[in-house]
Amino acid sequence: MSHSWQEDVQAAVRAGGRISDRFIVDKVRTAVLNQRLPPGTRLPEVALGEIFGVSRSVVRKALTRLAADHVVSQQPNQVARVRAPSIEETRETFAARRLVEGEVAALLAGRLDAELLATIDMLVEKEAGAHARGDEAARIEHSLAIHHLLAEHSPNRVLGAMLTDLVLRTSIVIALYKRAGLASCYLAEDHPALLNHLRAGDGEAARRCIHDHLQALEGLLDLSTRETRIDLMAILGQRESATP
Amino acid sequence: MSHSWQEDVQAAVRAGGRISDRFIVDKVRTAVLNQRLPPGTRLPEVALGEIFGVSRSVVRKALTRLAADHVVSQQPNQVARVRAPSIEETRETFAARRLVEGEVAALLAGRLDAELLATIDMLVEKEAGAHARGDEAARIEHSLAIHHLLAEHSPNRVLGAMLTDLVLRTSIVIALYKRAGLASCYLAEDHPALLNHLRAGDGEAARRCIHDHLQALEGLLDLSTRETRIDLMAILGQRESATP
DNA sequence: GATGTTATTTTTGTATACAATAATGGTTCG
DNA sequence: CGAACCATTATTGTATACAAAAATAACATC
Repeated sequence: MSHSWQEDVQAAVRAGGRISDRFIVDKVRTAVLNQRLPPGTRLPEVALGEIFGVSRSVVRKALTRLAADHVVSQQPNQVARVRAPSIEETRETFAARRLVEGEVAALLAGRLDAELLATIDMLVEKEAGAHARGDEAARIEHSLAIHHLLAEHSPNRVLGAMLTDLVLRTSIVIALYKRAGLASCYLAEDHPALLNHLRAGDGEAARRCIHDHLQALEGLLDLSTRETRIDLMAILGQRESATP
Repeated sequence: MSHSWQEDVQAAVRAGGRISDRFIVDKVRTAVLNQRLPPGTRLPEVALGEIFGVSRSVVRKALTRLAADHVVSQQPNQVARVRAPSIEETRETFAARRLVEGEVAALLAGRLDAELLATIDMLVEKEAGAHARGDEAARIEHSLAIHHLLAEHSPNRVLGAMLTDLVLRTSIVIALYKRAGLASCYLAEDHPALLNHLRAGDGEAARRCIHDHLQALEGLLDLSTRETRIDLMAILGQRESATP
């Protein structure tokens, strides 16, 4: 297993930046998002502490926060692990995000100032550009930035905070359950259309747009056979029939 | 300042129950709900540790959890305090709960098994009885139990967890902003009506019922003059004009 | 060879010690 | 009398030590 992320971190530590729990949370979160830390990965406190050059106290705080963000699972007397959301939870997370982000978009329609509108416009273009040149990492970053902006500027900040959480969780499961052959989860027309509705001030259209966008995104995932694949029966059957 | 809740806790400790962070979280949460710990109350780690007979480590974990539940506020290098949600946040919390609980109720309609339906029925009756005999504490407990049951049995568990959080937060602000003269926030017809819609399987009616119920509940609060009351200008002006 | 048991190691839970920071109070100077 | 400054205290941040629990490995037994 390559441990490139560990090298990254150690380089950052050597560079002199003060390490705090927030730093660790960020690093682990992005590593999970990029699937450099696959689900189930053990995250022992001492190991993380040595990597980041801090003691267990701050690692523990970071892990607690990551657990609150649903990125890792923490059970008493057991090592923390990268969470592996089930397909059921994935569907439920998408449904929750449809509800919340739809409402946020509806509230936001017609209320955006020109500056924010321009920023989103820029991000939409950047996303399209990144997709055009095949830079999937950049495309995801820009797409995330768009939805993050919506969450941050939600007139209802309680809903905004919930949306921030849901965007992260859906991003993780998208990385997890992306259909094998699929190069990208880019839906070309959705973000520009949303922007138009927001600009025009049509809240219900914006809500519908978000709803359909997320529905389409969920449709791009492979949520059919995961449970069967993990099912022991299938593995047992395979062992007897295949492997010459 | 009376410290009756401290005595309660110390009695529980002497009784022999093992103290853990969960215990502290529960105690502080209910104390905040009952307004025995008013907003802004300082919660120093050592003091809590001595009260519960544990060290700062476990107190810290409890405080972190309470902060994640939006019960206390934790800022770096500063003592944790009981949170005082603003009227703006109160409105936003209610709006969020209307959205989420409405959806949960709609999802739940027609899907409840007979046992759960009977339990809710019993709670509705108990709530009415408690109100009739003027036992407000019991009435709140039963009312909370109803909404808690909805959250726990939400077909979408992600939404269910969000609802649990929102029910707690609205309960806190209800205690905080309850109109002075008001003895109770009981709306006699709402819970029975909801139960009927759930039993009949009419999701949209259940959603509307929840929506109106929460709207009415918010209407019972005094969300008008808080900010003006705390406003220094008013106090300054009063000092010059009044006080003979 | 499989299985159940015990020893060892790993890992977390808790308490405590020290350092760093914020809050407090007193003192001096204008 | 008030304001700025400094010393003191209170409180949190971090590291470490030891205890408890879980995971792992070794081993004996059948």
